Amino acid sequence: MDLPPDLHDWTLDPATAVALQTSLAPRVIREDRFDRVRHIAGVDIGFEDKGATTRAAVVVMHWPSLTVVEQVLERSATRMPYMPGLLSFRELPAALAAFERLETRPDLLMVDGMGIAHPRRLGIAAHLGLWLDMPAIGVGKSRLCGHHGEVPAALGGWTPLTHGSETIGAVLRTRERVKPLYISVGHRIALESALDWVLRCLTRYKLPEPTRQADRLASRRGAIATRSCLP
DNA sequence: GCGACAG
DNA sequence: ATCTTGTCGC
Repeated sequence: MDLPPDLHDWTLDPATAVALQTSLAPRVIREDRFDRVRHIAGVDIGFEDKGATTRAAVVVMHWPSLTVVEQVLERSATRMPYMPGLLSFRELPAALAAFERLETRPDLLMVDGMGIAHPRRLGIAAHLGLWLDMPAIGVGKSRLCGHHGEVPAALGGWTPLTHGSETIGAVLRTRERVKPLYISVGHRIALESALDWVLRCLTRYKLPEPTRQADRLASRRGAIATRSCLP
């Protein structure tokens, strides 16, 4: 992507960040453009020390066995405060550093947070997918914007998430009697396909395996920067 | 002006 | 997100 290569030093002011999102959003591809999936990566970012340290976890899983192939945990100093709508600027630096250490090239990304279900259509999943130029799906646990009706109680049931007259995502029931997930296009994939992949990666938990594993790694207390490959 | 507000 | 113990329930 043709943007400043010094993203790691970005400490943008809100107005600049918003302008950047507005210019990048149109580049997000919302349709399928990949045919073969061998590896799916889950991405999750957490914090420690009251947010002073950011920890990005990337777990690559083999498809369809859903076994862990590689995982990276990146810890770095946090550079931006949390501001609704500007989350990617706070979490991307650590995530990109994690990807630089990743040996496997995933075919699909499942990122915690929103894809285009964002005020300016550029949530962290879309931003990351765009930057890495990889198919990505936004898997959020709560709503950032938009509205929706009741979500079907049956596993797999879903209802559209709309913002004005536009469908920006779907609220999916990934487990009965449990709060639904907010799924949205991240990059290079259609909403319907995104929903299919999330459902295909479901086991017995609310979160699809890639995201669940990344979540587990990112929040594992006491963990230090690590990189490991499993056979 | 009054809420809402990913992680 | 994170700070935190036990506890109710399948």
